[in-house]
Amino acid sequence: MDKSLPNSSVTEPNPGAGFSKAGDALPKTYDHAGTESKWQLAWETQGAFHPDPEDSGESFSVVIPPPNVTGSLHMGHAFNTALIDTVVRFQRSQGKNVLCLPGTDHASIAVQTILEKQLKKEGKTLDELGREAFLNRAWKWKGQSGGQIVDQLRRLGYSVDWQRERFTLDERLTTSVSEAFIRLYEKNLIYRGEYLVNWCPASQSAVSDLEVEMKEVDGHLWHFRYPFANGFSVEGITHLQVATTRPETLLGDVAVAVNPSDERYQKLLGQKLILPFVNREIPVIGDEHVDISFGTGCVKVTPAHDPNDFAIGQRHNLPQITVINKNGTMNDLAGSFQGLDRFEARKAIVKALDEQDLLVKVEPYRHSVPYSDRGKVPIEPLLSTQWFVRMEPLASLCRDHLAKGEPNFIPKRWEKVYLDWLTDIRDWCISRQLWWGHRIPAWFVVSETDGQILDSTPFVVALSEEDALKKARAEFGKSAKIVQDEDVLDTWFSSGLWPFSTLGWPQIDSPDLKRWYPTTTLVTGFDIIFFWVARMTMMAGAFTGTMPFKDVYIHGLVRDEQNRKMSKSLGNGIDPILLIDRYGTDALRFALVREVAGAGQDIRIDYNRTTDTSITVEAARNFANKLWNLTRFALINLEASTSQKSDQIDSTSLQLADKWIMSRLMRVNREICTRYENYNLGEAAKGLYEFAWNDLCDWYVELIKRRLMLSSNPSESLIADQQIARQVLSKVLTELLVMLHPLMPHLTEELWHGITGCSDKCLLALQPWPHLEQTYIDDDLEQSFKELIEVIRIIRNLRALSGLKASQCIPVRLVTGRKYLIDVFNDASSDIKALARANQLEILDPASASEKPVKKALAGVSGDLQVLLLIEGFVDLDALKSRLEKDFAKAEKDIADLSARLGNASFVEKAPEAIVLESKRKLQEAQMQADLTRKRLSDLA
RNA sequence: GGGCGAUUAGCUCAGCGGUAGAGCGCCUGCCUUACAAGCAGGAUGUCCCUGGUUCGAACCCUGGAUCGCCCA
Repeated sequence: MDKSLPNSSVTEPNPGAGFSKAGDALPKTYDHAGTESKWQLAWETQGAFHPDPEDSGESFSVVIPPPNVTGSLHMGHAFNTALIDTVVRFQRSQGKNVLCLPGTDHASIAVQTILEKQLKKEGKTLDELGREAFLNRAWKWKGQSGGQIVDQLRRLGYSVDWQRERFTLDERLTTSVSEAFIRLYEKNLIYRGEYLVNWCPASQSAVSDLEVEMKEVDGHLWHFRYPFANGFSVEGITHLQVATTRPETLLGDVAVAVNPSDERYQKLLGQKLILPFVNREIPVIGDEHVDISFGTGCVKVTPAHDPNDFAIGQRHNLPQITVINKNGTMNDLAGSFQGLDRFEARKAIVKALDEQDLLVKVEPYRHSVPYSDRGKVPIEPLLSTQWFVRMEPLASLCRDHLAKGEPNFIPKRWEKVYLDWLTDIRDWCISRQLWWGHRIPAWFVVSETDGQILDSTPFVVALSEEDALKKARAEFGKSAKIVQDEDVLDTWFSSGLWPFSTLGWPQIDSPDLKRWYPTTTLVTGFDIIFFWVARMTMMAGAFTGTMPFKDVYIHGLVRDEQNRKMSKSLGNGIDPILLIDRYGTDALRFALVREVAGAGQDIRIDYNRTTDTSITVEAARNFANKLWNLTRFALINLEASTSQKSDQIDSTSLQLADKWIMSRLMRVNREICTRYENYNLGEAAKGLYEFAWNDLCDWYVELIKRRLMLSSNPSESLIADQQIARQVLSKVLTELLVMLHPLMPHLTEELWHGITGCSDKCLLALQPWPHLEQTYIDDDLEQSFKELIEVIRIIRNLRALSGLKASQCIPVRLVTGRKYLIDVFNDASSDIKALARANQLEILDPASASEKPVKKALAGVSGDLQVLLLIEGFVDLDALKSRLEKDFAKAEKDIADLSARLGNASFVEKAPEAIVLESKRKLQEAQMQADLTRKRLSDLA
């Protein structure tokens, strides 16, 4: 496949921008800004992430959760992107034919709110402007301001196919939406009807249940009296007392309900009450759902303004009286309160009740109030004719798939959340009284109802006006006149189609659809499982017969330094762009991924708001710089030709350190690959960090420095050995960069070009995962190497204790009874000397050591291993003594613990043999440690 | 009211049956020619409480506390 494009201006070598050839003076710190923009441009102009359906390789596809066009990048996007892109880049390295498809959704309410605000400033109204002019304006706005988020996503180094970028209102996707609507309608899965819906008075549209947020607010409970009609009274009772949090709905009351088993009121059932202000007679009815213990046990019933009352109304066949307009003001049935805003009306009604001596009391009352997510105002339940999707048949399909493990939730526990929502699901109100969005493909045959649109007006559903007219004429005769429904569909209706509408559906022979659908993985936050994940699975189930993705990887939220959810209203968001500017995209990405635990937990980003700094991200930036300098070191020490030869390493010439780092490299290769595959991304990041810093930089590089920097006139064998070290370093570093690439794409791309000398047309982003050479993995060797590191640590510790100067070299004696260790130490004696600053090194078994006793020495003991620093005159005797005493005490405690354990008959009997043997070994070791330490202490005395 | 998650070093978090780990911070030395965004060494814990299971519990089970989220 040829990914190169004619435009080659960005692929010209750019000396000075980063690594080029060894020998150039390279800066000591990594400059992320230049590097990141350079590779973002190179990837995109070379079409690196634009796959062809004809390309070879197993399909791997991901659609990104389309951000809202009105949005700007926040931490949630950065986090989601970091995770998706890590997965996607890794899968590309596995040789798969990877499609990662980006796009945005049109966000009906959000866009319309923005534009209405603009219009208001200009003193215009929607109606004056008209639908067409408004839509022109909206598209213009989208063109100018709507693309911001997309450019910001580019700055994250997102390896998506920008050539396949989609927008939910694209013509193609709009066709998908109409098609989906029509098919659902024809299967009787969409219906139109008058129901109590969640009305948002701010956006003046219906919204779905999911767009309603319940908020606990401090309100009041007003108690007031309704007098009986016709002066009726029983045992002196002349009124019924009701309690409500919403007095303004009083005007729409049609009954007062009591529980039929409530003895207080049984004799009043069927009596009439007089509704104040409007003087309507309303009955006292019995309904089992009334809570006897709440308030007085009497509730006013307002079917047109409360979901519970609506249900009561249906059970008792009560009228529905709407008293509130769609803009939240009181309507003409509200009498003298007409025209008041619903909250003004509340005050006025309470005042008027008080004046009529009908107000009994007011209590402070904390209760849940439904708020519109978008509009940020209380929802008004309102009777209204809307379009609904029948959810149960679709949900049932999804439940069947889930029973077969489709889709596969990671982590598993989110499956239950998803399933619970799909069970006892309510129908979905999909129509919105807005203009920006997909207009509902339904046309009313107005000629049947005198040119008016009534609930009874028949309608036809079709892909186009032309088709609609045909259908209407066929059914209602040649003179049929049609008018399209004014409303648009819920944005999530189109988002629900996203995994297949973006790939060409409903054209089922679309090459992209055939190649990449169903998609492989969906990566998203748990907060949109219902909004998006469930809607996608339902739509996919209905239209494609499969689930739209195999895996769903659910991640948590990014929380602020005080562990709060980041939100606009709190103003506690952390701007990822600021962090990118300061620390680099790769640092931010690495920091975010590294924080991820296995279980889809929320992550927290520390942030200092006065300095705009983050310690977490800074640590990742430091890691990036470490890699930069590691590569700088390698380039200074490698010859240009080394990298080509690194795959022909002569394994028989490897030294201990070489074998060790190769064993570590291959082990890491195997582990990290598994972690990436299983979405253990945080673990992958941590593993690579440790390998790069602790194994490679701290030990291997330090160990080979002497082999790399030869004195003048070196022997041939030294030159040959230098070559080995170069080859190994080159190989390890190169493969490390490939493995790190999914996490830190820009930096690794830059360094990889530096180390391999490849041209800019050859991209690390398209390189395969390093070949796993299992034969290098050697458990025993790694274990021995651990001992070697331990010895060097002990020597360094003793040196630090005694206050030896770094430059002071001293003779060292190592004593151990373990034959293999003696061999390892002999093999590595020059390494030990160099890293521990020893000028002489004796490696003895206990017998030879006792033949050559030393009087005074700095001593450390680890198990049977004694480390002696042979120097005259201790610099700090007390420090050494207290150290040895501490070691002794520890050994004694270990002996006590282990003997107690081994003395326990049931432990020896029941514990696995390996554990028992291990305990015995540890006991022996502790005893040896105690003996030797005691001896050293007595030598000191 | 139902459900889910969290509680481990000063801070952020790993570990999920076999004698407690990392990063940051802290202390002591170092400008050792890749890196002071660094190097070497060091200190630091009733693993929230309570019972229980087990030879053995930070880890499994009871009950509870605190914090957070979702659904009604």
